[in-house]
Amino acid sequence: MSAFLGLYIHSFRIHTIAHSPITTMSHSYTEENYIKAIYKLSANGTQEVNTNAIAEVLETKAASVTDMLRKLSAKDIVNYVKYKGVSLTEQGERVALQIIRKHRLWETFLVEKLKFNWDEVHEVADEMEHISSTLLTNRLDEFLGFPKFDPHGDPIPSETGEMKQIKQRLLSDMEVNDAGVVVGVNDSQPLFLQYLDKMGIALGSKIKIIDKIPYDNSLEINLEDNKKLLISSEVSKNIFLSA
Amino acid sequence: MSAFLGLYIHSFRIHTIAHSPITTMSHSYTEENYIKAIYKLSANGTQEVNTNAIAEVLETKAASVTDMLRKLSAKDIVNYVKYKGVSLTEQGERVALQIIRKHRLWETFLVEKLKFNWDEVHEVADEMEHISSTLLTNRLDEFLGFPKFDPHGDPIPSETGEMKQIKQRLLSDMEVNDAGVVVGVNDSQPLFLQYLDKMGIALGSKIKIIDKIPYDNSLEINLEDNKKLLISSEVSKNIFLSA
DNA sequence: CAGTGAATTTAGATTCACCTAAAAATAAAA
DNA sequence: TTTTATTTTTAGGTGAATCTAAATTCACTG
Repeated sequence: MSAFLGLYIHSFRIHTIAHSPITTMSHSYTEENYIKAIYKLSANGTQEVNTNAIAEVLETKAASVTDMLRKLSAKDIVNYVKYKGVSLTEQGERVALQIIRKHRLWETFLVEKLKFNWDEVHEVADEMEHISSTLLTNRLDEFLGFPKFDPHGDPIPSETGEMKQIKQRLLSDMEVNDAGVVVGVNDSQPLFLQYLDKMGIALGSKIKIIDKIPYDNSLEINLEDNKKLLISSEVSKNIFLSA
Repeated sequence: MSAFLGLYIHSFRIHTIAHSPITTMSHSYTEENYIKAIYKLSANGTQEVNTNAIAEVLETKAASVTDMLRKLSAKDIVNYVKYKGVSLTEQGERVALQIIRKHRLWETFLVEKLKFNWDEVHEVADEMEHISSTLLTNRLDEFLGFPKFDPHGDPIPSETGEMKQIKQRLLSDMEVNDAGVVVGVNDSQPLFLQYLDKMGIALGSKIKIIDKIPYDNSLEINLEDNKKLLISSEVSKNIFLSA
């Protein structure tokens, strides 16, 4: 209100600067899930995200997605052009990063403090990520010692949305005699993580590629204790090693 | 199942035994809030809870409450007779105790681990109490060392719904020269708790009644360091001392 | 015990997130 | 470039939780 005054008193001009709105709008549980889904789908591949893809990950129908995209568009969370797909706006991306921050901090809490296994945390964190208090989020972050990566090796966004990005490459992209340390997984489904547990592969495991079978692209690898393992192509596409 | 076989096998009768359902039905966020509200309202005063009271604590309208009571009645969570009020069924009480268990464990976590003040935890815990995982709840309980009381002195129900009940009486019911230790508060509103903070009254504080002013029932008390305080009747009705 | 006032319930709408089925737009193939 | 297939959107409707306004029941008081 009073900010406009200055506009007309030319020597006492007060400049109203356009800034990101302080009114951090809150979003419904459902909206947050859509925002997260769109973020994740646009993370790999920078193009627009299409309706069916969102419907699939959220286990809903395309028509429902269209409804929500209209709504999120009106709230300036997504850039939405009919039939052309969506992308997050800057504001939308900020919101997404906060949700992911909470998700990954809670996952870290569950594993580090409550002794959950890394395959047990995803579902629970999917609920916890919607707890709204930012004081809580920041205190949790502090309590955990400001971790930079979650139990699956995924980076945890800071309060301002920044993430440590580490150089990593897929095990499937490596050559014979290459070696590295497991720093992340590309799939957090319980069945995959349980398989890794059984094989003795965890974050921090040292791996060396012994042989590559051209027929099916499976790999023969060595773990630190010289344990030899055969890894299918499918599996090797979901393990990140330090570059 | 198989244990029952022998009982009826000789006549070939298969007897369906009514037992508490193993299918622990899940309840919506909203339903849980109603269940908690009814529990709290029936805790003080064992009579039936009336519609308007529920509407008031949930900040909703009586008509909405009626709708929900019908629904909860159909689910056998409440005993509801039109125009006569409600009470929780046994099953409803079990559900209520699990919600309260989660609420109080989270409050304890926030204060003990995340350095929240006791006046900051209620609202956050109101969100966290709806996280469904019982594994989480039990691991949290363990992590906190199986606490029996929350930061306001309220008892935390065990996994089976049992609570330690300690003998306590209201400060307002005590006489001159009586003394005791603060073991709980009857009101967890931030403003009240902040007032206690300012006065230096916390759980564990030793209090002795020095004088009682008949005119307004206010009290003159001594804290452990011989600090004298004047406490209004209103305030003294919300502080529990060990009996 | 009838009559009034308060509490409660019903009736009818609204909003959110979802659905199915049909129409429209886009993309791929002939 | 038509035709066909796929994707996406519209249209219309459902259930959950809410609301307002009107009707009903209860409880008290004269």
